[in-house]
Amino acid sequence: MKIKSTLCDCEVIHEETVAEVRVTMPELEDINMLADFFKILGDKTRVSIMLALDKRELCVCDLGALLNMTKSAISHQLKILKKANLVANRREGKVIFYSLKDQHIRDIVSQGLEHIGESDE
Amino acid sequence: MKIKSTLCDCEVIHEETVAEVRVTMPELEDINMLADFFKILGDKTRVSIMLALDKRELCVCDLGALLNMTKSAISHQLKILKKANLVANRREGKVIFYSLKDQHIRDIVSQGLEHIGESDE
DNA sequence: ATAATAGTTGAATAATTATTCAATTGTCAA
DNA sequence: TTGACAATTGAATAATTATTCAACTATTAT
Repeated sequence: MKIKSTLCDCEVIHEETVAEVRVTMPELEDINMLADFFKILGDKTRVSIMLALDKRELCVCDLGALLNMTKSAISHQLKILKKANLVANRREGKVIFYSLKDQHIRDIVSQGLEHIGESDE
Repeated sequence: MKIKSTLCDCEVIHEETVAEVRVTMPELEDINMLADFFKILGDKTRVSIMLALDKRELCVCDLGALLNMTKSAISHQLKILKKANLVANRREGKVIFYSLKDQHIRDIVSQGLEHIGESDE
């Protein structure tokens, strides 16, 4: 008896292959986390912030000047990055400095840069 | 004389730092490509497809069964992945098999998985 | 030819989201 | 305590986009 998928409007062609791949797939929750993680880097403002903070810690105002955006826009994105645990901040008087929290990110971002560098050719 | 950013509603606080970081930033076009690249992985359907194809080449129908989605939905996302040069396909009769195009992606995705694995704790 | 199945496509819908704007908070100096 | 400035916030707007639906193409077998 063929396994029939609820939504896919076809009989499963390569049952065994599908079954084999299925067991290797990460948990659904992990897949969602993975997608959410990439989604955060999938915005030019946020990835710019990450690239900038990769060099130095910067305050909101500096980031605004660097990216030519309002403090508000930057702040909104920083909040998202903070919630995702990608940046940390510290206050020094009126100024709040942001920095990268996870060294891991550097590698992922630079690998991403390598990738687009390759597909440039 | 202070550099005044057009949009950032403040004097630039740490001029020199901003200037230093600015020269290390990638080209704007590259940043956009980088963001677009991550954006593609930043969707649970697409990243699932990538994870699945990382194991084996699969046809549209198989992917639909695996992810419990319609062929149409899968096909739309495959088109995006193909346009981004992340997957290749070959026809065999009525069936079209998709596979990962770039080995590079494996590393990036698995590093992403490591990352979310760490922040789980 | 015709039917059946795999896959694609375009338009429509619904949901998500980045930026703007105005108002507010927090800190420091006068 | 008042003014100035860094930063945050919430609501509104505008743009993007994932999925659905229906119609279509391509290939094979009868």
